[in-house]
Amino acid sequence: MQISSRFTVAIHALICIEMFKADHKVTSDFIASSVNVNPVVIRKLLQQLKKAGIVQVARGSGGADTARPVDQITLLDVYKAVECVDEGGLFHFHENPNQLCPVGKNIHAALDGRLETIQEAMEREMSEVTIQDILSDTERLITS
Amino acid sequence: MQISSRFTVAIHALICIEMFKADHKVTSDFIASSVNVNPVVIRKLLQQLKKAGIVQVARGSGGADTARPVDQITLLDVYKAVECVDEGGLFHFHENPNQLCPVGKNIHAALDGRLETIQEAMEREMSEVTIQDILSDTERLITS
DNA sequence: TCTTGTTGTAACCATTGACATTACAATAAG
DNA sequence: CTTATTGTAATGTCAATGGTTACAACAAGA
Repeated sequence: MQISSRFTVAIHALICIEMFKADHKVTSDFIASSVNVNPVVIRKLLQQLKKAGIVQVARGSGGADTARPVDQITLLDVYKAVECVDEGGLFHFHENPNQLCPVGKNIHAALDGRLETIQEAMEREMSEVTIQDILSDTERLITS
Repeated sequence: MQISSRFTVAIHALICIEMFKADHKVTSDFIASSVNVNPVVIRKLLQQLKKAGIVQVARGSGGADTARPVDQITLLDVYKAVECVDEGGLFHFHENPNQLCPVGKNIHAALDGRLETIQEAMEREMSEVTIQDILSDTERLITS
């Protein structure tokens, strides 16, 4: 099982916004054409990013922009915005282990802390990369 | 999107094997009753663990056992055995960014290294926990 | 040899989530 | 009022998960 491509699409969208907002109005159609998906997919994505306070979207007149400087938007922010990590987290625990079995009764408690540590390691790494970092890398690649 | 419960079920199964193999023959039915799933699910899982060299399964006579000491089986071993992480890894990149757009053309290269680093952080953490660790924790919980 | 318990596996089915697509009302600005 | 755009509902397709039944292959004891 993989983390949804919404994550990389969202990053792509943010890079597009930063890269082109000085020149064009960056609409869902514009982003969709760079990512190569249906514009509605981008609109739904922008709604999620908006709810998380990452972007602003201009209804009617059109166009999206970042809601704060991109060196203050981490990959973790984006990840949490687009993955529905409401609860449960990265790992999916089987629901109903047999409580009459000593292992079934205790496996959850024995494993939870470990899984959390693993997830935290991933999230820590995500929180150390900002959209600005990706933007700089992309600019470097474009001009080389 | 979450990592399949096959992962935690596999760990549960291994703990069951270690905990009970001295007393009972640990069959797929036995494990299934502790995990509370269909025995066929366990059998398929054991096949994956067997292919990865983690367990041995006795056809005919019945019963599963670990193929090597559990302090030499890490969570990463189990993860790789049950998740079909053949390729692509943890993240799912959108396939066809627009090559005519400078961002679409370079986003892949700009992002790949970062995503890899994140995945490696997760896998490193997984490789530092063994089934023996979980087993010890479980035993401690049972006797307390 | 026959019986019994078990594994290995194929064949389904239901459910879920991702992603695509169409359609259209709501909106903002010229 | 017109036009471009967003917000969102409705629908469809596809793949993966997880469940279940069924049964042949197999090993070992009676």
